[in-house]
Amino acid sequence: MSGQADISFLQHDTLEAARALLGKEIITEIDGEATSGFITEVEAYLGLDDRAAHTFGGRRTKKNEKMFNSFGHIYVYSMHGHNCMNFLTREKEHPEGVLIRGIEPNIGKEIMASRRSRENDLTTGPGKLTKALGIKRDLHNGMELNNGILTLREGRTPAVIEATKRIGIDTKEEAVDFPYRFIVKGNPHISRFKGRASENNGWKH
DNA sequence: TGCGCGATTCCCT
DNA sequence: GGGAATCGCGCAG
Repeated sequence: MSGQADISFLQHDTLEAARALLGKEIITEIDGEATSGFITEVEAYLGLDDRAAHTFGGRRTKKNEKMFNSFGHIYVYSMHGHNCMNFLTREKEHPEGVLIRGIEPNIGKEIMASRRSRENDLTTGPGKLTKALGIKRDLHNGMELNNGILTLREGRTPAVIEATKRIGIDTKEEAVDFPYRFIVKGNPHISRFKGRASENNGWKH
């Protein structure tokens, strides 16, 4: 096992941070059970000027309160009964972050399958992967990365990164077309995957 | 206090 | 590809 990743890259540009997160390994240790996966799909949300972001225009409520924190913290919100997880970037006055939308399971697949009550499609969506990893809003919203519960490690390197429109924000006017979703091209562990997996699932080596 | 919705998921056709 | 399930929370009243 290698050590924790240096997460200072989250302090700077959010779009760059989103790309840099692809391939990193997220590890949770919850109830004494370790689970992990390599990040395959993310979306950047650029705060005050991004109509699709929960913090657009400086909007601040009980729901998004934990977005107003510095880089390296996590923001977990719930919708439709599912939990979704963001890694915060930059400093408090820029409430921006990266939504984790897909991971490729690595450690503890049987635990993830048990939490998900299914054998396949364990982590191919933002609500699925939090459930597989054991992340819950009431327990983990506002936590810091690398504090013992949620750890980020250097993982794998994408061969090709593809940028697309974000998913599920069709009512957000001009923001609909912003290319702020990034995926490991050819990796099947992403939401709405179509076609055939690439050689080595799109990773180098 | 209540109504309506969403950065979703699942199952069906 | 479409529709139902589902629930915390924002906002109107």
